[in-house]
Amino acid sequence: MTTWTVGQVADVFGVTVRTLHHYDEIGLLTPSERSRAGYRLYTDEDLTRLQQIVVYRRLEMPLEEIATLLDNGEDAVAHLRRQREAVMTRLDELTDIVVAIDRALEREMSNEPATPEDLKELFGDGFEDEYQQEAHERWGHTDAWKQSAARVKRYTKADWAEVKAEMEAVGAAFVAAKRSGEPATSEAAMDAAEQHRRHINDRFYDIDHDFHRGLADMYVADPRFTKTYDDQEPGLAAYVRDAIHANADRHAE
Amino acid sequence: MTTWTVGQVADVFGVTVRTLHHYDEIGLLTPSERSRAGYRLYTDEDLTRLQQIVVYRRLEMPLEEIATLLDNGEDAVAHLRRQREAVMTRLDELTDIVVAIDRALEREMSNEPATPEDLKELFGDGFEDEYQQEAHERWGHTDAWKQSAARVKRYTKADWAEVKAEMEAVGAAFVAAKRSGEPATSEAAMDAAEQHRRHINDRFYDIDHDFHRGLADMYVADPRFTKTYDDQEPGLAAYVRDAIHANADRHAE
DNA sequence: TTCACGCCTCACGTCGCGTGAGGGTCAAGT
DNA sequence: ACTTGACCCTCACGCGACGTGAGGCGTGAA
Repeated sequence: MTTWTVGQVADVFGVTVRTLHHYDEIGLLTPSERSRAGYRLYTDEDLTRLQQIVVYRRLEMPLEEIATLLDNGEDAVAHLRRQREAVMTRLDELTDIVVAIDRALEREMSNEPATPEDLKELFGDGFEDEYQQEAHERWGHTDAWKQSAARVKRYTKADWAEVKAEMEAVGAAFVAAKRSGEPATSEAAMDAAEQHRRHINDRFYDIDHDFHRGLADMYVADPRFTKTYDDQEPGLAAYVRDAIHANADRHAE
Repeated sequence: MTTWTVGQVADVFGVTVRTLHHYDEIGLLTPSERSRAGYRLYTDEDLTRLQQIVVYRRLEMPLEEIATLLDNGEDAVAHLRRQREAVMTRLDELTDIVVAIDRALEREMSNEPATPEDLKELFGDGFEDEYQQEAHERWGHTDAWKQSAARVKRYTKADWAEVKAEMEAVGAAFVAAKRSGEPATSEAAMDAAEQHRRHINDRFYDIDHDFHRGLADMYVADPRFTKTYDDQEPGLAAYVRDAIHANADRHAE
């Protein structure tokens, strides 16, 4: 018995019969013989080829590529190199994913607050740098600061992601209003301002419209604040300030 | 403007519009609103959900599983654990694959010799340390050394791996013979000795039975050699020496 | 002869979208 | 007011590597 049937081959190589049928269909591995009854009969040579195929398949190589590789084995080295590259990239991705899962697990299991590293990852560097300290010195004694600090330190990474999304949404709202030519006193701009106020109110500290005015004025006074806004859209900081004042006016009535 | 259209969402989250359509089709992420014209409008909440989806997708989690996970978020931990398991298994597979590729590559272009780092990796540290230098001073002038050096410097990493395997096989043969109570003059022990001689002959330098005797005596004379053998099995070094002599006697007849 | 099991050939289903086709919508410019 | 061009919509088929029956023939042992 020097040939094998599909079932035998499948068992030995850990593939399914259907897979062998498929390889036959697409011409990747056509058994050298058939019995009178039409049974596929695989020879030693066929098995050697299948062996190769199985190995390459484990590399997630598409069947078509395997075919070309096996049929003109000349540039096997090039193929292998590319495959190695691909697998290594995939490996890196997977390790990243494991790290991500671990973080998710930790947070899931113990509502652990986000670490400074997490924040850096979300907001980029410079988030918790000198400015944070300066802000602490300037505002640390206020109730708003204390309230904000108390809330913020319980925020998980997921919470921060939401915060970030909200911040970006607000920013986008201002940009959209301004770009569409609406004045700072327009509905759209005032709505964005109100969104901004609510964001701070919900996420950081109680803020009424008057306090919001103060914040707005500070935004244009401090060049670092101005920059974050104006980098998105020139003149945005002033626009935001005006919108906030308009919004406060609207709510004062 | 507190909602977004497909294109905007797609840009921000790095997915395609078609993907969003698909998620809508299968009910994984149905936008909360539609414009009069039928445009999909995504709210903040929708985006938060999409955020989650994107993360889970990177873990290669099937969309259906993501859906159940997001919809009854209670056993997210279990899901995460299973995913972790899956990813780790895949990781192991991939590292195996990289090893396989490397071997294939080396065999494919079997000309590049192994680097010292390769050797360290195979044989551990101390392989190319002081002893190597001492050996060079003691034996460097001999023909055997020169022949060995000439051969060895062309060995590829794959070659070295084979060499190591052969060395371990020989060692195992000696250990097996000794443990089963066979004397050093037994067939089994002598066969192991002959295996040892052939290994050196094939891999390093021409070695006849007389030279082999000398080597055997050196093994027990030099405590560093003795150690490598006796660490495997007490008294092995002496046993090996006796077996080698017995084997040489056998071939002298 | 019967039985269980293995083999065959269609042929449709799956998953996560890609890729048009054919047509409406919307803000901007002429 | 009209046209452009960039969006958006809904079908609906395609892909890659098989899974999963359905319906039927082959084969070796009881």
